[in-house]
Amino acid sequence: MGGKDINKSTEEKIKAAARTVLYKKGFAATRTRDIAEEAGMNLALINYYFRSKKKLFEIIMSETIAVFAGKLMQILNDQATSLEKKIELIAACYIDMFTEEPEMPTFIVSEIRNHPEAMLKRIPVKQAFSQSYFIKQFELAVAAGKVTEPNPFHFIMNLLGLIVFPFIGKPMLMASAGLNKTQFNQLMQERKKSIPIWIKAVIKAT
Amino acid sequence: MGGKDINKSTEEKIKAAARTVLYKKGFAATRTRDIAEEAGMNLALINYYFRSKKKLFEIIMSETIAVFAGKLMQILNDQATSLEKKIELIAACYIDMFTEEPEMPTFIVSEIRNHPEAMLKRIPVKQAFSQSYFIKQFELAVAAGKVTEPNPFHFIMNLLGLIVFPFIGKPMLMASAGLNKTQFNQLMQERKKSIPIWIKAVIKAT
DNA sequence: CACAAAATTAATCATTTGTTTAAATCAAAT
DNA sequence: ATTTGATTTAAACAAATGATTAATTTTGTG
Repeated sequence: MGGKDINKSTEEKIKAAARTVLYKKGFAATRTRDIAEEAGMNLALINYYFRSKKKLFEIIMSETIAVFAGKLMQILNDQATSLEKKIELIAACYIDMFTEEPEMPTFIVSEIRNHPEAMLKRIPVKQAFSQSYFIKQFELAVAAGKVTEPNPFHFIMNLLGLIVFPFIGKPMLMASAGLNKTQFNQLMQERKKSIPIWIKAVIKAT
Repeated sequence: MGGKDINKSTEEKIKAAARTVLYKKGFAATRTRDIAEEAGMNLALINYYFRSKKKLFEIIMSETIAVFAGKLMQILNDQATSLEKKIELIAACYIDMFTEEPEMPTFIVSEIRNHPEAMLKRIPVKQAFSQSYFIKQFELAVAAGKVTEPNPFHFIMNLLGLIVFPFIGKPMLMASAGLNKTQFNQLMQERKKSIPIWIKAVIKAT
């Protein structure tokens, strides 16, 4: 039998190439030939290993959402960390993640727009969030008068907005600020420390 | 000669249909037949009035960026309003804009990703922002010790992040929070008042 | 009305694109 | 070395898609 272990190599190469191209251009704008070229492999191998463009996309998407949402849920559900520590962990974790994979946030947002039902059923977002340990902590903090805005969704929108938006608006922001990539990443590193401070100020604002 | 004034009607109908479909699906996923169907008109009329799919897209995109960035620049350059008033105006203006056109932010972000050079040269973002009256006001406030973070780009990223992100992450946020459209819009209305308060707290945070 | 220009339509074209096929190549086992 | 099955390749196919064409209808004008 053929190299069933060596396959891994080309199968993984195609997946890596697909991730690169899909992250940059999205599903609709990506041609199977783009992926083959990026991988340096024959076009037919995509269908040989993954049956169809759509199937390959769904694998990439599932893994991406799993990484993105999984890490968030893991931090939100950690019973050993305070609310304040969670803010710091989330900021650091996601700024590092998106600095390494800058196209990931826009990819997620764009593709969820184009296939909302299909994408969202991939993760049981609802119960995962509303039943998280974070929610309990947040409600306790509200009851103790340590948090002025009682709606946890405002909190999560604020935190994610401060973290994610700069990566999503990166091209516009870099152009208007006249920044290069290094300067942009420098700003993001600053935000790792600033966002927890800012969010704590927001939490106590009246 | 034919109804040169009546044309307006069908030409505008096509543009409106194109805007609807393009906002929802993006350039690459939109078929000219989708636009024709949405407009209830013959497919060939798209090329008759707009030469090509790309030309039609560019018109929609230009108008969209003009509205989006134009309004921002107008507020930032108003010499009659204080820094604090500008925050309130921007929050109110954009939350209303995106409540009416919920697909606009994701459309802008997605398409700038796919054609960064072409889109960004459409507006002279750089000088417009760095030479704005807002920058002067901001530097004055920093000098007067009223603002702790001296980099105005952090300020604008924070403000836009708080305003825009919920609309971009809407599908995920609605799913995780278990919200319907009305409840989501209600949250956005709350943010119109809260964001200025939050931003002022951020500005003074140490 | 009659005519000309403009607008609209149905049909068709040429290209792109996802997928398949059949042959060729490769790797391991006997 | 031969055989067998997996892998890879070049070629081709069928459907989708942006665009065009030629004919038809509509509209405004003298």
